[in-house]
Amino acid sequence: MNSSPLAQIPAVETGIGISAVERDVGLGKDTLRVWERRYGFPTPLRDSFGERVYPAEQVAKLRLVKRLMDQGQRPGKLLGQSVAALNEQLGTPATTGDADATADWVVPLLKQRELDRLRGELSQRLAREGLQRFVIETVPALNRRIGDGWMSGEIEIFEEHLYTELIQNLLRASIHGLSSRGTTPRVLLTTIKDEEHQLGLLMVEALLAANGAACVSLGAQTPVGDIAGAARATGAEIVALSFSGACPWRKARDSLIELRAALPPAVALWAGGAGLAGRARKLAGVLTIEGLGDIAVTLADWRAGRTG
Amino acid sequence: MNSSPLAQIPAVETGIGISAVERDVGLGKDTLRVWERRYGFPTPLRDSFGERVYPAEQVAKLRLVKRLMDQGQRPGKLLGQSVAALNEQLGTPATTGDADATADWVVPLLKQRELDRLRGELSQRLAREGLQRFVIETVPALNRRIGDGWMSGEIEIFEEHLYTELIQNLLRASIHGLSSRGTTPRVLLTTIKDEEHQLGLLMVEALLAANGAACVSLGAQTPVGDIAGAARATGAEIVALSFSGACPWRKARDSLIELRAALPPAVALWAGGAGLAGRARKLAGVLTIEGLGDIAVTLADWRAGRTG
DNA sequence: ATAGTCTTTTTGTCCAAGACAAAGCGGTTG
DNA sequence: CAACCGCTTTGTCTTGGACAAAAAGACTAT
Repeated sequence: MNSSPLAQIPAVETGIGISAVERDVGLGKDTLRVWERRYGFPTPLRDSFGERVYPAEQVAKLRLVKRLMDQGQRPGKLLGQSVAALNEQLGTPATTGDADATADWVVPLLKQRELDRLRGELSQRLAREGLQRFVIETVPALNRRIGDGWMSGEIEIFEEHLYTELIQNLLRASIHGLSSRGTTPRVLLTTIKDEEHQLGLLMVEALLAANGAACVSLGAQTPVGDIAGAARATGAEIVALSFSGACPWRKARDSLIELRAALPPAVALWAGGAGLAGRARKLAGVLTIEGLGDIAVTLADWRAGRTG
Repeated sequence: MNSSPLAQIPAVETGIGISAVERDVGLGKDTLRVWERRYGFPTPLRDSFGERVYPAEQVAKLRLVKRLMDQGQRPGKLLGQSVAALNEQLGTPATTGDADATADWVVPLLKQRELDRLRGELSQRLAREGLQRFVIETVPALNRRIGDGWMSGEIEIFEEHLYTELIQNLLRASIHGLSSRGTTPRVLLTTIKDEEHQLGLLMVEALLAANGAACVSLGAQTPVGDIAGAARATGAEIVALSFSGACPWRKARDSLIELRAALPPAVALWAGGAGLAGRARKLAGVLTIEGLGDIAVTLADWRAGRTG
């Protein structure tokens, strides 16, 4: 196919087709075309047959937009802005940590499909740092590194899924290894509106388990109605919900209110995740958790209030 | 969303939308529409807004067609046939083994994402049966079971990928554990025209390694030009190619001829896989391998010819 | 002010018919 | 039998229009 070194160079230099953009960025063909019509971006070139050819810079901007949309923003507001402005919005919210550079090692292992070595390396760090530090520091750093890798185009969506599966397996095994007999309190864990927020849920579960709680996770996307029933069935003393950044606040709030009404007053309701960051501090009967680091403290507080 | 038990029942009973078909069957929306226009199949119903609604039976037939297409057949010939006729074409070629029922256990473990237990179960069987029997009997049975599961709609494409990754990791680890020092002959392994045929390649590598050969795998999709170079660089005595059922015979043949010309006469060229089954027995200088079971024998023959 | 309701905008996905290039098939010829 | 060449098949892209689901914004009442 590419035995002739000259044949494909122009195509590579000018850009990629609409299918490739769909695959690499994760925006549907229909969406890409309708954005072009409505918002005037992207503005792909055309090849000799009139088909769209997206230059690399436009693909990069599309990736930025997609990422901000995954955090709940809307395309109409984003597509008009400059790349610099978009980058700023993306840079501010996070810790902009320096620890991210330390996570560079995942990328080559993932790219070259050295999954066994990757798994080994992760296990080793987990053993060295302990579950709590691993979940609070290392995993978020890795997640950020993977996200950045996707942004720059060096990591494909499929590889991101692979990474997520790996981490999840590791955490599950680790949680499973902790003795859950006689531990207290019993915590029921779940999310309402999916996202691939499953990993976040698992991280919370790991922290709770590491601090001696007995967790029951329902997985993601549990209908609000079922949660109360499950809480009764498992005799949970705390119900904890996680909301991703993509979850619109109104829906989060409504779900929490509905669930609070359905739960017995004696059962505590905890809520956390990027979708609530800062906002709903004062919902009656709902305790908002600001970050992963707060989990251990909140649990200790609960115990103090319970026993005292 | 689905708190009202009545709201969604009609939609579930009549069928699924075009996006769901694309996701579940793996045929693009454009393709589905153009088939309808050209071949008169499928003939989806329309909902109140005029959007296509595919009944379950038509989805099942589409899955059949897709599977036969993956074996190299063309849609124009398939879409006119009855489901019975299609099933017959699909039923004949395989071993129609009874061992498949024994592989039923994978499905629940995969569906419930019990990947750790799945991995454990696979490792255990591998240890019990030995690498050779595991690759020749168990893995093909599992593959068939997974394929059937996809056919019946019980397994999603993503879950199939998950399974494949798992098996591949297991085989890689197993191959890695075999000492490769001083073994002979040196075999260069690869495929030309991708497919997800990577797993097949790995199975061959495992068998060769288990029989004392020193394998170097280039992975899938190596350009024909590079193979000869790699053979020289690694000092390989045998070059082995694998062709999936989807690879058209002409391309396989051309590649083999071209490669045979590029390789030194002293280097043997072996070819196998469903893409060659029965056909090209007498290409000059190319040894056709009929099945996984033949690999050990062929290797022994080579050693006999070499030493004697 | 905060919560609830209604209206308006935004946004993704679907539809239709047409077009063309790349790949494959089949018949013909050496 | 093998290689060539024209015809057919087939997937993907195009345009422009349309609408429903979801979210934002305006407004009112507590």
